[in-house]
Amino acid sequence: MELPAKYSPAEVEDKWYAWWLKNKFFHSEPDGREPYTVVIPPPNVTGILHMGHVLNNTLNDVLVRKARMDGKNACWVPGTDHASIATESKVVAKLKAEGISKEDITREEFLRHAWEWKEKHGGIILSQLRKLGASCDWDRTKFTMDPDLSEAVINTFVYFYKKGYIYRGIRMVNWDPVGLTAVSDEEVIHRDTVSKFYHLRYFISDGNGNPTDKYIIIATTRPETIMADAAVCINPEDERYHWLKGKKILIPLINKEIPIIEDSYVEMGFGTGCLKVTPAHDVNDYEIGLRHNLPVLDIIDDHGRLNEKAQILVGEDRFEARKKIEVMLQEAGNLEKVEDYTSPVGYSERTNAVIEPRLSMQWFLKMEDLAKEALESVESGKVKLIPDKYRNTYRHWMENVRDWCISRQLWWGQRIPAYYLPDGRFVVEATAEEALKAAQALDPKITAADLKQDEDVLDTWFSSWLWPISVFDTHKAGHPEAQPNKDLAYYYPTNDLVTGPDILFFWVARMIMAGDEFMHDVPFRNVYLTGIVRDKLGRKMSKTLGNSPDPLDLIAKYGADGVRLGMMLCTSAGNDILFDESQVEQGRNFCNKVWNAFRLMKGWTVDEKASQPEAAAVAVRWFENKLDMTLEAVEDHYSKFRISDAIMTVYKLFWDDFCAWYLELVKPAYGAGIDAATYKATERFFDALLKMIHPFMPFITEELWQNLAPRKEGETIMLQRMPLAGEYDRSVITDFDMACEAVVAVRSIRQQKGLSPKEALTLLVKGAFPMDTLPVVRKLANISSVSKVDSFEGVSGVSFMVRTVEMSVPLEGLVNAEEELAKLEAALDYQEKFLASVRKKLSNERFVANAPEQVVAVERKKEADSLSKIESLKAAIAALKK
RNA sequence: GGGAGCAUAGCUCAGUUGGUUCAGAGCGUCUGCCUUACAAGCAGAGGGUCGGGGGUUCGACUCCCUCUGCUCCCACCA
Repeated sequence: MELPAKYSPAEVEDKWYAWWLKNKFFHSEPDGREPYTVVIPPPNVTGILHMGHVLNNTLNDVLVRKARMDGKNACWVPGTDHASIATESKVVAKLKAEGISKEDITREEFLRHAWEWKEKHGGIILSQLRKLGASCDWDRTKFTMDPDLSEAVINTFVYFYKKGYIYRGIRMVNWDPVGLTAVSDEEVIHRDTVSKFYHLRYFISDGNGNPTDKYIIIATTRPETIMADAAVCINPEDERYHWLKGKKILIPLINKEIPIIEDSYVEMGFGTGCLKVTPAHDVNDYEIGLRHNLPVLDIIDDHGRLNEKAQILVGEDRFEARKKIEVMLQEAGNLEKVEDYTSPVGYSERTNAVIEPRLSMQWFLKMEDLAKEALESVESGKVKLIPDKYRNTYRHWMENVRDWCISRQLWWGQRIPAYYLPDGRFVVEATAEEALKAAQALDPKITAADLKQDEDVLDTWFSSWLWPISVFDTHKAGHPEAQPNKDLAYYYPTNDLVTGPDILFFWVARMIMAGDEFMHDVPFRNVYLTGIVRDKLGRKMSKTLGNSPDPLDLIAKYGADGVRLGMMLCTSAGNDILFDESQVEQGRNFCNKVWNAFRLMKGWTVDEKASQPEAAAVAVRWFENKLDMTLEAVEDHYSKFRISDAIMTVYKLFWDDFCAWYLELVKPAYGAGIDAATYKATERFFDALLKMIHPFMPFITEELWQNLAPRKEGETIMLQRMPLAGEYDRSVITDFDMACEAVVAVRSIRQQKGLSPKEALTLLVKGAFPMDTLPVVRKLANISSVSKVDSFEGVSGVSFMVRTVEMSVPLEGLVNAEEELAKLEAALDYQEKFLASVRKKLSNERFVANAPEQVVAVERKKEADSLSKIESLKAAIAALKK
């Protein structure tokens, strides 16, 4: 195989991905092995891959590939989410661009357009995931609106309805006037918003609907809703307003008479202490209205415009109306003053429209019992959140959860299976046929034509909460008593879920609820919550800022392996990651390093007659131990989901230990062959290293592994077992480290003295140096001879210490005695101070009495080492002074 | 308003029940090298009073209090 000096990922990556697919390596079927299951957080069906997906799916893929190499039956189920609001608004926009208005076409026509759109754009994001190397079982690809998954959603609705958990009613909901639908509490984002605080004069009525000259001042942020006022409310404790009792107040501009009511809800210290009560357009006011039996007058329509009930400004948008009514109030003498005011305003998560609290008929799911169980699942540790800090947030939400508004006034989604009889009664059944039967039980004369199905669809999350169940078994959701099918029985519960904390409640919590309800078990064991990918300035990546790189461009430029590694190097659970292209560059550079190490090794020719050089023997023995030690550390990182630590540990093992030390030590002289024993060992190490790197960089490792040795047809690194950590001898590693320190010291001396690496030097050793590692020093520091000495007296050289061993490089004529002396004296000074601090500790009786033995022993060792160093330094100084 | 979290090297972050010569890593920086795997590289070096203050302890980056600055989540004060 021809190997260029630079690795080019493009063809390699496409080649191996296609080959993996062809061989169905990602495909999983239940068998006797332990399963390892992951379901993808389904991206929006019309979505495009962004950096957040890269982070999430790379993490997922690392976990899946690792599990697969641990011998588990790994199954990663991919799929997409129909994302009702997001998709519907995209389709509406597309139709609008074509001159078609949603209002002018039928539901069926609209859905035809929507499906067309889905077919056209639906596969994009999944194909992008393939470029990233995601090892999903594509044969299992699901879509939340697949017919059978939709059926599961409907069955679930029917199940909860019959259980009494689903009810229909007129409630104050969060209305999105742009999306034209209700949204759940979780889909409302509150943001502090600068607005105005209008102080309005409401005049007292003379009893006949005419204003007197007395008035009170009411502060409001929404003057455009005054026409819907049903009362003015004061706190019963508020003495300032006792004179108002029994009086009537006139609404400005329309002179409508409304009563004064008292309710302790009103804060006396806030605003003017008078509250206008507008039950139709404010959640709190609605509650007050209920308590006081106030009429509800809804003056705002679906689009957020004033309707005819407002009497004035009819047809105006609510914000336009606000501006205009300010002028009208001013002219009418009702405007006392206007102040700037900052208050939290609710925005729609999807459309960013200001949410209009609005009364409407909606379907709700009771959450109390579901939340209780779901809380327990996390509190008991059956589901672990990583990082753990999210437990608090989770608990708080679960303890304060409100009923879930599950109906949406949209067409794209699962239509609510409620069927209305002409008299207004309704039945809930999974199919029209069953509904007809049920309806006929109520009224035998009913025909199919009489029944009208509810127009609304279900919240998207009402389908995605079934995901870990319904991707395997579409019957079980909605039928807790049913036997799970073979797949569900085998794969459920899934193992790990990787997702963002922003959907902890939308999705994660609700999946736990559905799992409890239908499986009597949690849907996953561990939830790894990623952070948000930001740019290097800490800003959220967004289209408008243009700070979000296209992952596919990055892959084209650096290779998928490079992109993956760049992401993994800087991710830690729960922390946002500040993404910078230089990290991907680092990933690419690592690929190149691996590539070149391979080139080096492949360039060697084995000399069967050659015996193993000492340095190589030391290196092999050391690396064997180092490898085992590192495997143990990496395994520990994986077990704690410290993915970036795991890859960094492997990265350093490869780059620093394997390349910088090991390969340099075993590298044969130019033109010479390598002995067979060393070559075999090197191959073995390379094999292990490739396997360790594979979960992070699947492509290049497959490419090199295939070329490392002859492979049988269909053999892949993907399915090799990850090497297991064996026993290792720590002293081998520390001895080698000392040799390395000596090498670094000599190299440093060369640098300081301007000596070429080619110029051989000699080395004097005084003290207990692990002599069997000396070949390392000789080879890598270019030392021609090493002598053990008892003293450096009479030697003109540069000395240094490795731990407690003193060493010197004789350098006749190059040594500045004064400099040397100063260096030694500084070292002595430091050492003496260090000794003093150690002795201070040791002479402290309370320390000796209270500290654990081990800690005291360490201090004694420090003392002894320090004494020995001081002795050496003093001797060296004395020798130098002679 | 309630809750959670963060502050350690120029940057991004580790530091796992308070105690290994513990103040670390990666990147960046500086110096010297095109050394026959790799300049996407090699070798070497510098860099932090662990946000400020106080306390507990024989001992604090680690525990407690407080101040400052930032972030996030939740929330119906018009």
